[in-house]
Amino acid sequence: MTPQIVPEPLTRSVEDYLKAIYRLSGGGQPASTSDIADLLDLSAASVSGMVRRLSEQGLLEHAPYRGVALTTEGRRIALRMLRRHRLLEAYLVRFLGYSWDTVHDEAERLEHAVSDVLIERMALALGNPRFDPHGDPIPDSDGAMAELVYTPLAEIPVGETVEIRRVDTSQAERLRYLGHSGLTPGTRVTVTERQPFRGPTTIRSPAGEQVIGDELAQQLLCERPEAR
Amino acid sequence: MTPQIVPEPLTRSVEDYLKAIYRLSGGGQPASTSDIADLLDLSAASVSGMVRRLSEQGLLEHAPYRGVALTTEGRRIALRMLRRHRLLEAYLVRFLGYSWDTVHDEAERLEHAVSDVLIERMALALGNPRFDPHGDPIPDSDGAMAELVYTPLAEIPVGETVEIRRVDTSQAERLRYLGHSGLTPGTRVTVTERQPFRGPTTIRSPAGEQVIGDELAQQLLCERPEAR
DNA sequence: CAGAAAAATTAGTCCGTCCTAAATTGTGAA
DNA sequence: TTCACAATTTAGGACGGACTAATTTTTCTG
Repeated sequence: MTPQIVPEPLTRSVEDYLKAIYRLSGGGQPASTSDIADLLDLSAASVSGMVRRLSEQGLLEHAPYRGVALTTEGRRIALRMLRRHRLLEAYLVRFLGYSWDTVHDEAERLEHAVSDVLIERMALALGNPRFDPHGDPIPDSDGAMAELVYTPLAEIPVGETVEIRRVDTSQAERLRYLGHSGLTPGTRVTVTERQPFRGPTTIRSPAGEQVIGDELAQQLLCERPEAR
Repeated sequence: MTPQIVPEPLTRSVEDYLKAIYRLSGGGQPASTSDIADLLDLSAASVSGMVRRLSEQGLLEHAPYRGVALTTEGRRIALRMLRRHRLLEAYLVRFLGYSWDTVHDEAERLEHAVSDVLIERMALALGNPRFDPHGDPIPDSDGAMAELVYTPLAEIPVGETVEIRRVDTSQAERLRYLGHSGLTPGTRVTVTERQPFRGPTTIRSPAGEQVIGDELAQQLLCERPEAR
């Protein structure tokens, strides 16, 4: 018998913590206990406890009272979950009649249950897509991911024409609204007007002219033709 | 607000117990603690404890030292899991390249994670099949199921020609062997010989002549033409 | 029908994950 | 620079679900 390194199976909770910390520490700075608690809807005390256990397991680094960051191993697992989640979303939308505003919750549960084999079969059936229905990049099986830099619609100057590439929300109502308004990845829009002080942006799209509040306009990530 | 009865979510464990008890009490007599423990690979003490909790919840009836039986509600849940499991198997084989010997484990994990919506979408994509790849009947969403009476190959008299309808094992090696031997649901075989005292059965099938041990022949469930 | 063996249950423990309440540490404003 | 408030951690506990060891009940056999 050759000694076999069996990676002890991760629990749902652990997977969710790592995903949350990955999201929160995207900008480089560590994730705070209370931000993690908010995102996962848990008490700060619970997060403190789990953080201690996960850092003992080598999945993250914890500077007490200062926040946490993923280790290489922790990030590997987080990216694996991200791949699963986004491929599941793509598969469910493409083959099983889900709309982009209802697919999140289903993927959220399935991502903990599918095997690597199944995920790769789904990827194959989809033709190894690089983006999910919201335009979020899908990490490849090594964890590499197209990290493209987009500009929020809220920051596009008046007069410019851009293409929506990614929608940065998982709230069903917002997605449904955007879908009905024809504002999905791939749509080309022109900024025709903007009110000052974080005011709304007016755009012209194939669906006509419409006004988008600042908060939503921050979540519509666009590619600027001249920025290429 | 109308008062809403929110069925508290069942855990994986509970779902597995109910499925196991359904299988074991199929023949009408109650399931024993040790049979449940064997099937789920748990200690008898653990099963005793869970059985107490489940009967307090009204999911099964427990006569101490005498075994357990499902209540109507317990059976409803067990059949719901069976529907999920079998539809998942059918879907994975049909659309995602699984073979009938590898599909069980994947379905076993997914059945706890999929939503009712997803299951019904899969059923639709499959054309609402009544049987899974092993020939096991799929309960409909009300829990009704085609319970056909088949005869084990081991009990088919010499000379008779029958059609394999269902293969009653989930062991991957057996399924793989049967698949390679061309003995899958829908295959027509003729019994040409049988050794006494639970001896092997010799059959002729489209794949040629072969000898099947008694244990396996008990698991190959056949339809006898004249029994219709 | 008694005693041994088998089956089932109870007692006591552990682990993972959550909680609330209390204590500690960090931070910004007077 | 101090002090109050916010953020975080620690303390202590609950619960679900598993375990082993000990006990009780049933069943089988001589």
